[in-house]
Amino acid sequence: MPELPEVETVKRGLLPLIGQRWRHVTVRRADLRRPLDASAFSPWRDATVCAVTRRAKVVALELVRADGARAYLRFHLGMSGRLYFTDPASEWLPHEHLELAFSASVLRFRDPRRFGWCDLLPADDYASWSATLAPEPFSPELTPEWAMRRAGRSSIKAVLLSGRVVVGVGNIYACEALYRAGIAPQRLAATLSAEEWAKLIAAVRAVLEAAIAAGGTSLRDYVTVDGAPGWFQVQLAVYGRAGQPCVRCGTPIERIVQQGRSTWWCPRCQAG
DNA sequence: CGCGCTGCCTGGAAGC
DNA sequence: TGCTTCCAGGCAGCGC
Repeated sequence: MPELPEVETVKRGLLPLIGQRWRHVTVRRADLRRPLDASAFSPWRDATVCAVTRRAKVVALELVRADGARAYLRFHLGMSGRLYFTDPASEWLPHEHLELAFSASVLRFRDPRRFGWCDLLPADDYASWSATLAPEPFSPELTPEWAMRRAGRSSIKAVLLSGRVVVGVGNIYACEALYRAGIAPQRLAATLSAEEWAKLIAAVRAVLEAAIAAGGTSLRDYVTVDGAPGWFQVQLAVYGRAGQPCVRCGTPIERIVQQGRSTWWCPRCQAG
């Protein structure tokens, strides 16, 4: 279930593609979360990968063509998507939907639940899409002032998940960040003070930083592009820990449902 | 427009 | 043990 740290880890694993040329795409299954349109790829054959980037939970290869035109090959891993290098001759595994051949590497996309997608966008369209999104967690644009302007009328948990204040925060890190900041998930976002927002923004950054440093969270099926598991799970303080004692105060962690999603929290440490 | 609910999809776990 | 049901997740689309 990739969130930002997992996608960031995948991004770093794809850096060896820089300098390689994209040669070929093989589609085994096109009905992903968004239908895969391989015909959009063909004008970009032999383009060179000049950068690997990430925006929110999307990882992208920046391609530059001989005529100078640029495009972005975007991947969204959904919740079960994986991207890894493989041998050119290796047999197709179940749920492998896509293969991209580069001059020195072969990349495959596997996604049992097919919540992920892949497309190729001209650089202008990529920039327009990126401009519609809220700031990245580590962006200096993410300030308490910005957050208070964008808070809206929902609970703070819903606002974190919605992406209207900051992108890339999914259910796991929303729960963990609220715990670390000592803020109750049911609080209306509009009632948070500048100080509380500052604390929450710092908490979001801290949990994401720790998760990236650990190579991403692994709940069940997340692995890096090299196939190594990312075991950050042991460090989660509240997520999935209903009934277990809070690591700080011993109060049993509670599970509630907000917007149809589970929230885990400590009613004592997050009394605010 | 903003907000919340629903459906997409599959495999693993829990319940009967 | 074998069947059914539920749940996880991001996000688009819909209705209020």
